[in-house]
Amino acid sequence: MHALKVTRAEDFPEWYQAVVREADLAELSPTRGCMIIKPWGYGIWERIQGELDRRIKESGHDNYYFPLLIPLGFIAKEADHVEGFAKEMAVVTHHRLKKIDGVLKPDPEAELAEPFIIRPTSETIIGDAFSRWVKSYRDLPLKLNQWANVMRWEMRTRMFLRTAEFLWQEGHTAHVDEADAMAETMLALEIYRSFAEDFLALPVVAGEKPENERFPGAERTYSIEAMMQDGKALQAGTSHYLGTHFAEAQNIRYQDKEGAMSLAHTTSWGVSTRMIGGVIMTHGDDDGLRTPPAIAPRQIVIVPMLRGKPEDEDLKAYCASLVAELNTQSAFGFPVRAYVDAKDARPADKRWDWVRRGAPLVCEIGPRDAAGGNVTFIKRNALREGEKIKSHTLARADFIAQAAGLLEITQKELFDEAKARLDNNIRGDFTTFADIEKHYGTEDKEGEFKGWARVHWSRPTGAALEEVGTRLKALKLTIRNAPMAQPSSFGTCIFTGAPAVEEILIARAY
RNA sequence: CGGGGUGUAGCUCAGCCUGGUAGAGCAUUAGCUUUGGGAGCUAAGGGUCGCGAGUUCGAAUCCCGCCGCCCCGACCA
Repeated sequence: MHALKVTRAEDFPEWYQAVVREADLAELSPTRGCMIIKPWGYGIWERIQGELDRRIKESGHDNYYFPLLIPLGFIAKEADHVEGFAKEMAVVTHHRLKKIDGVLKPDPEAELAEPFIIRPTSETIIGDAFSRWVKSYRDLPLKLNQWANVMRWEMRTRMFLRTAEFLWQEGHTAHVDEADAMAETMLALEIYRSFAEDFLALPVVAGEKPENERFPGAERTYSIEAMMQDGKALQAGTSHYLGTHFAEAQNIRYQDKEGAMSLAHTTSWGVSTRMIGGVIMTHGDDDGLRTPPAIAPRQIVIVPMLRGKPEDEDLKAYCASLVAELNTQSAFGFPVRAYVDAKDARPADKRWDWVRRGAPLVCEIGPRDAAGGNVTFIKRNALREGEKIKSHTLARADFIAQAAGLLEITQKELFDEAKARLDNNIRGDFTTFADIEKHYGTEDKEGEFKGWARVHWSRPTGAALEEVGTRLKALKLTIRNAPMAQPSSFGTCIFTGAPAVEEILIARAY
């Protein structure tokens, strides 16, 4: 008997929805395609924000903030960029409402001369500022970041994975030349890779996107890709070298040491609330989410087994002092976050609430534990032994001494489990496209686990690449990226038969 | 935006075919019992049946339109 009604094996998409709901992460809002992110979900985002912000600043970037609304004309400045985003833009056209025949409507008299778009990303309005801020080589590099919400009018939305409005961080930088801008692009990618792995326990493959998967307006796009439990890939972060495209479009020029005018080279990079979807699909199980301890808003939850009797007071005192001591410990370099759930609800209900939310350690303290000076707890990532719940008991002092270690071990176990899944499910033995068709073209049921393929290719471009895309699409596949770690020699391209120059990852994707 | 499904109590759903005063389980509230682990009994509260127009004496049910959600596709850093 699992805590969720649907299991991963029965129906993975349905299971995903169930986790979002049952772990109390988020719910749909009356606003189409937009989420209400609830405290447990937002708390996870705050942990992500806090740590990523620290790493971004540590690597030499400062935060700033640009407006939500961008003048419509700005978006038109870079051709590929418009092309990429025009179809999913929300537009603000009026500045006043008026009651017309008893119905509130945009006042026809109050139409804006120039509409605004709600930012889908901020390259254009930030580029405009950069053109004013960058005058001399002394102003470079300019390394900035903003935390913001953005909106893209998506046709099909899914909680956390693709919502119309989402929260993210967008870094924007300007540099004297390609070498410096590329170093920045790779720096951001490496921040994302290490952050995902260390902090979210999310093993990823960092690599370069093929030409047809690039950000609109980018010269080169890099991504980190994570493997979900259904074998699909999730792009969990991107970093773009924009070349001088935006600099040309927006006149970001500087005077070099010799006095000559040069175009700046820019970058942009971002991760979003989508990462939480990746955490769910990587670490969730049939009892809900298993929240990695580093991002769990509450790492140790204590459920007192209150029974409405006089000894309840002693029990509460015991739990309160336990929390106080646990909070003096530190894990992952931060104070431990322990919490007593003193809500007036049945203990068993509270226990299952925290199991579904995925609090890493859930302690159930009864009068006998208090009297005997013990702590009984369950370790969420290893909840069951067979069908039965596995609980552990330690002397209070031992539990306190070991708590931080247990959290750190849990983090490692979650990572190792996901890392093994990733490593064991990237097949490198496909040498022809027919092999790919055989593996991905036949399936017993929808959503069957197929994993990824790592194949050699000759990096075709233009029409030849388009044809590759079409052949892959027939199998619902896409090229995810060309991993950074490449061998020294290559076989033949599985698409063209020409000598290969690179290895790429192929997978179904979110 | 195309195909399919779906929308009835907070949640999961029955009722619709064959029109006749709105149902169940869980949850909630109250009381009693129970107390080393997802409790039991009793009672109570809770619904403009997604929205709008139509057929009809009468519509959750039939017809038409619209909207949301879910799945597949298209699209998508």
